[in-house]
Amino acid sequence: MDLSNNTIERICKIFGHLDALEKKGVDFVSSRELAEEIGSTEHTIRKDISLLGGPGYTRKGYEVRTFKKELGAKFLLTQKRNACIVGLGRLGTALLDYENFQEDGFEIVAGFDCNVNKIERIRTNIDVFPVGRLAEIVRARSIELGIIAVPAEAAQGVVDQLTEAGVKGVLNFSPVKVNVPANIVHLDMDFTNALRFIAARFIMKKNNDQK
Amino acid sequence: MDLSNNTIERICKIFGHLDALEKKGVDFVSSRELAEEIGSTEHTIRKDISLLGGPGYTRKGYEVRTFKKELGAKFLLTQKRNACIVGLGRLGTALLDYENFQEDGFEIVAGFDCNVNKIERIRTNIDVFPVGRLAEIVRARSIELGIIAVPAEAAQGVVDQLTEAGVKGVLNFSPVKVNVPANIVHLDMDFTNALRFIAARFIMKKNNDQK
DNA sequence: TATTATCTGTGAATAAATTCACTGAATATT
DNA sequence: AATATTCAGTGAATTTATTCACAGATAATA
Repeated sequence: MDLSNNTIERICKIFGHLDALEKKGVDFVSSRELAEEIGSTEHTIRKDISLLGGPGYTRKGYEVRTFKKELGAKFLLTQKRNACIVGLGRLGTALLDYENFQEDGFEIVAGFDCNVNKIERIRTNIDVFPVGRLAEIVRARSIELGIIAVPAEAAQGVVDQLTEAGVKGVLNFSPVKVNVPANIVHLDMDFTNALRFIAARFIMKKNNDQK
Repeated sequence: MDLSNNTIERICKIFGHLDALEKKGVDFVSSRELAEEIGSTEHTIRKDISLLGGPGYTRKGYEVRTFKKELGAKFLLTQKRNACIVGLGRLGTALLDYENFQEDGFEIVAGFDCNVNKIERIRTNIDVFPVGRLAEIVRARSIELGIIAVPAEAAQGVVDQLTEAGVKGVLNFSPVKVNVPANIVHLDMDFTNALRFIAARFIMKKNNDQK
């Protein structure tokens, strides 16, 4: 099985939506409804699902609970995963307390910062440590995911430490490109770039509309 | 000119990298170097640039300053744009003070929250208002971009108010899909989904490696 | 000054992603 | 019970995106 990134991304969105539907008590959902909800087409959704051997029912669609369970099992999305946050500035501390992670199966089990004074001041239920203890804690607490919220100039060093310590994935909030070993999955969330994308997109749109 | 989202995204990354190079005092950059930096291939980069009529020099590459200027002009990326943040919880207040926006041409000129008491407590240099004054302030301050950091259940309402008030783009940090009119550009930044993507990606990778 | 190396620009080729079109099946309707 | 409708599943067609391959050009080198 060799799914493209696009497909994986859609599957993740579908999973999230199934979760919401389950909580609402909805039993079935069609490819058309899913498509609309995640911003795609019914054809694409059905193709994606067919790659996984999804169990759809004629004239009803997919059974929300079993489908979600199946996706969860296939990608181990239901298994709880430990994550840590490195860099406890404004963004880092906000992420520490981001409630959604918890309820979606990701548990922040540690925070790190290089500033020892800051560590003592932080008020949160999550354990915080000096960055010097990163490798030790990552191993001790089976941390699989590293979330990077340090300033640009420190990002690469943190990534190196995290991957060295054995995390499997990195979510990078710092506004620089980081190098990770090929076997580590990483994703950049660059806010500035997101705003630029939006701005560029609507400039293009305006240009096209004028024609 | 009709650029794909992929191309626009790469162009934005290139713009950011050109900015960094300019600050470092680098004069020329090749498609290969750009590709490496933004995680793409030199062919793709050259194709992207050729769509814009980029001015490359044999054996030297692209002249950093003029290329950046040209991209900026084409997408109005150098023009300062006003943005606002709606929802001043942990994430929202962190974004209020996110220094990178400022230096990259996006200015946060207002923050909004529905909790009046909270508004009075927030310590920041940026003006904060009750959400009831959103439309008024968006118009008065020529706000083009709305950044959404409210809880899931409030997101759609905020989007409606923002688009009604005339913003051109929306950056959505809330973990739900929002509906925007077709002429408005929007981008979702769902943290949970990002972590899921990473997790799913490395599960797939492991499966493939085992085979 | 001749030669070599390196880089852009772009049409063509390839690969990948999406959409179409139709089959089969189950529910709903008359 | 017959018919119409709606939905999944999937190979084929189409569209889109990426990669290749090479011509053209300029700088560096000998």
